[in-house]
Amino acid sequence: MPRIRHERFDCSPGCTVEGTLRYIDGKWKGVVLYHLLESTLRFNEIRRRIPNCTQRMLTNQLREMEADGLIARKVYAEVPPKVEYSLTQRGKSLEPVVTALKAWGDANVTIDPQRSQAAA
Amino acid sequence: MPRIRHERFDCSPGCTVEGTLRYIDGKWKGVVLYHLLESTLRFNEIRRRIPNCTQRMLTNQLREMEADGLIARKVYAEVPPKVEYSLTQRGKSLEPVVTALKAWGDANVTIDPQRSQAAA
DNA sequence: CATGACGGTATCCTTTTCGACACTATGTGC
DNA sequence: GCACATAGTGTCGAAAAGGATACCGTCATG
Repeated sequence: MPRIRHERFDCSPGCTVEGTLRYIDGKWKGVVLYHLLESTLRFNEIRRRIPNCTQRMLTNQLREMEADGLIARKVYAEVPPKVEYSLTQRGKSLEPVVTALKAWGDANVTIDPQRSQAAA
Repeated sequence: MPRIRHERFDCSPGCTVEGTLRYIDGKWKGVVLYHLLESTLRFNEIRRRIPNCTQRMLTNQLREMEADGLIARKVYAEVPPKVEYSLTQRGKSLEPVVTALKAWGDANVTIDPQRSQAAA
């Protein structure tokens, strides 16, 4: 069971920073959010965009985000199953946050392929 | 030992979102960052601002952030020990991110004191 | 008949996180 | 002599996160 994160926002008063963090934290949520900001996607479309994320993890993250009201899950009762994920209004409202994260990352985070390979 | 987080940024190409997340993730980093944006603080000053964070955790988080080049640690060789923490340039550059996180949180995160108490 | 795509579950196991608690050194005040 | 404040460190253990792998049903294709 995914277990809802953010059970305790008991940081100092006024600290909604942590609260927000709890929503977008979780190994792959940032990326998922980022991709869904661009377009609605099917399960395996997301999967292909994040090759290092296992199926189980992706399901978990999506479920948590759904529970948090960030994304909407639409199931088509077709015979090759079809499920589409999209952002809710609430999810879309995270855009400035994701944008800020990406902007800082682009400027400050060095993605070193060598190191990534070495670590793997 | 704190163990450096962000060892693998191996998400999909262009995803520096996750990369940034790895820097500000970690239970109390958001709050610490937030408080240090306001002013330089001593160890116990931070501690008093985040009562729910244990001493050990705070030390760990501060150490990680220092290793990440986000904060500077200045030790005064006085006899009641005195250590001041402040943001580096890199740390300060996170301000838009923290601001975005806080803005979204203020609008979307309900800090329910009842629930916090109950959980505690 | 076997294989693959689809969108998942279930189970197992390892790693990481984090909280509790005790302990350190030094100097000051009582 | 004792407690207190400062800024930590060390150890322990529970819980959570996350990775690996196998499995499900259905339909189409080869």
